[in-house]
Amino acid sequence: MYYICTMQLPEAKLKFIEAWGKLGSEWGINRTMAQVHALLLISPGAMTTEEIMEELSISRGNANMTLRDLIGWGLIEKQHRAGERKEYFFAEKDTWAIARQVAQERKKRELDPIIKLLNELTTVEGDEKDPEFKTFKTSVTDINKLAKNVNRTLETMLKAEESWFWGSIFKIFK
Amino acid sequence: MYYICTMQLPEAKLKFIEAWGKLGSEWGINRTMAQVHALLLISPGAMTTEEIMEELSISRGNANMTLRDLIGWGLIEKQHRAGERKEYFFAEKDTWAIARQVAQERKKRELDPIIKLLNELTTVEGDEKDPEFKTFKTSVTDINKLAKNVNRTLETMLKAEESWFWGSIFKIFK
DNA sequence: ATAAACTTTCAATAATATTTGAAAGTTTAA
DNA sequence: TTAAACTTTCAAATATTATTGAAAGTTTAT
Repeated sequence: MYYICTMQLPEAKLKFIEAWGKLGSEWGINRTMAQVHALLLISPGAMTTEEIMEELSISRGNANMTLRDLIGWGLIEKQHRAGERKEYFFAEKDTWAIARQVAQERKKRELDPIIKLLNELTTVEGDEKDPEFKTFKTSVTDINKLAKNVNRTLETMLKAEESWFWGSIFKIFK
Repeated sequence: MYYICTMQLPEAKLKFIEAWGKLGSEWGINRTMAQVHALLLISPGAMTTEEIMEELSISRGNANMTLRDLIGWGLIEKQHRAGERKEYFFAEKDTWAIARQVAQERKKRELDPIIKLLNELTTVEGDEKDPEFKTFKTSVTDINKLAKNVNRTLETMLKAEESWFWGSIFKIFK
């Protein structure tokens, strides 16, 4: 006699946490940070540092710093419970809000500085006849144009709290 | 007497290469790979391995592997010159094409596999009364939904060779 | 077939990023 | 004020990733 073998919850949780961690590290986000986020995403209640350390087998220091970073990214929040000293952590569960939060942070940390630099670099002066100079200027100007357009698009997207526009593009029906 | 001091080409080139490298490493792309790409982007002509090694002070092995990777990403191409043994490399200079190429590669390498996993994970079976199970299923299903919508959007974007739609969104006028 | 010109490989090394854990710091209740 | 409960810090250790360079491999002209 055979049983159809579907995946069980503990295995599924592990796989999800692992995959989220890998994805994070491929996108320049610390693997542990992504894993802690994944863990809180699939946890019904808020968790203590202790529980997180236990579940992911990480040290206290690591857990603490990672949780602090996640709060800095606006992806998780602290919860205080009356009569308890311990801090509880829980994640924002709305995927659209998560995406927006991440986009906002990376824009601030990376896009804004590079646009500032590109603006500076487009002012470089030189001989218009020099191919070196011409190619440099053209490339930098083009990238600057793209960066600014991405920037504008992100701003629109981030500003629109309830965006029929992006909603219709991404077909997200809450 | 004072001179208004604008940036000169060699300094500007250095800064651009450095910034592009940093940006790359923040997004999970090898810093050297991004720098070689930057160098070819601002070079009017194709360059040999030798010249690239020299300009960026990197080893032969590193240059070779990096160039191979960049070809794999579809960001640069080889050029053969009649009567010469050396290989010359040059970069695609159209920023929109670069963006599309990168999007395509990352979709293939990262989005596609994660969608596959998420599809699997949504089939997990368990007790609908169990909050652990419910939260897991809801979170994974929501993320899957977002991933699929991003996927669909990317496919549309990548398919449209000359897209009035994305063109109008990003306001790119070639 | 040979050798020069060039490219590729990969084990060793170096650089970078992450993690640990014990000590120091902080807060709260009594 | 004290001490227990909890959080934070950071130097050292570990793990990961990138780079080197010499040797092996390949191609082409003669």
